[in-house]
Amino acid sequence: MDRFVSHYVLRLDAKGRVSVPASFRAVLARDGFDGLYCHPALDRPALDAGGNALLAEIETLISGFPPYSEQREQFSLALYGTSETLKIDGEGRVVLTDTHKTHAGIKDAVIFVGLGHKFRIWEPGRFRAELTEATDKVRAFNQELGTRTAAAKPLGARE
Amino acid sequence: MDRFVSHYVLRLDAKGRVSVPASFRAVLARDGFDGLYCHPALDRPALDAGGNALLAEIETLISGFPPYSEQREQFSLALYGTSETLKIDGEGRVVLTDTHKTHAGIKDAVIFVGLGHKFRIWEPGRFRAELTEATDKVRAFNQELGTRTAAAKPLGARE
DNA sequence: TTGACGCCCATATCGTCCCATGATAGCCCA
DNA sequence: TGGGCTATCATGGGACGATATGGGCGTCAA
Repeated sequence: MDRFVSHYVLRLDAKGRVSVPASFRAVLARDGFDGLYCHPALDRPALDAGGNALLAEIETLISGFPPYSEQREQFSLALYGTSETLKIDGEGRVVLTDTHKTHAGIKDAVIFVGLGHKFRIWEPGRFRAELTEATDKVRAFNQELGTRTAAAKPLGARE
Repeated sequence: MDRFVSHYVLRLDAKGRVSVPASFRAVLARDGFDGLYCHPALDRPALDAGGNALLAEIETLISGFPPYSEQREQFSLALYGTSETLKIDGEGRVVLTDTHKTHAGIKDAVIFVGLGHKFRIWEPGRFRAELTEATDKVRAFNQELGTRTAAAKPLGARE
């Protein structure tokens, strides 16, 4: 398996450490990234994390702007400047920074959610709220889609 | 890791010395640059710093202008003329020049912000303002992008 | 001579590594 | 098929080392 899938609830210990799910660690190892690249999600109280695949995505986005352009500066700042490369200890744990924990509202537990090439880290309560909202939207979208194009391919089909 | 990522708050001591974050020093060492190349950012109250990768970027920028052109002269002056190569002492510290500190409004603390191939040095208060602004703009840009392309991709599709 | 700078050493805190324990799930064997 | 065993994983805590930071001293130059 070379993608982050499924979700896991893990707890922080007294030192603020939290285990990265073993299956996610396996994906990172295959990806060849030593550590865990992590930055606040742009428009939600969560953290995006991953390895080289995530880093490459960010780099592609940024390199699409010319050097010294205003947009490049701002994307670099917002993405690189707020990101961290966390070390994974011998037991597969990381320590989130205070800034990141504050951004996501994380206290003593987190939920890791696989998103394919990267994964997201949430405070469990906030994730449930987000999931409810997303499910509603998908349902509404699906119904709308079904009404308009009944014969089209179903949701969840990938190109 | 061969990029400058994350950000660190460091304090200047009574002698005006400030530690370069260990992870940044590691990148500089890998880059093969002895010391720290540093110049005022073109249009911000901050300092750009780095090693050979930064020098190469500057060289590329300047060589893009015709020899003896007005723009080339001006960029050479603004970038080369105001830059310093700072020595890094045995403990990994540098001393910023007064000119540079004035430009960035630095007094007794700085923030080192990784931007990939280089990093930026800010007075902490100014950095927070800049980061807020950049994050807002990137978020707006992202939403605009999402709105425009929403019809092209089904929900759940991955980029 | 005096101030700036480079070099050396001291120290406290934080991070990292190492070892131990408990729980769980999968496997093997009867 | 059921029960026990073992490997994997999450979790806890202590020890050591790296890092950030502070200060002293000699040297060089104005």
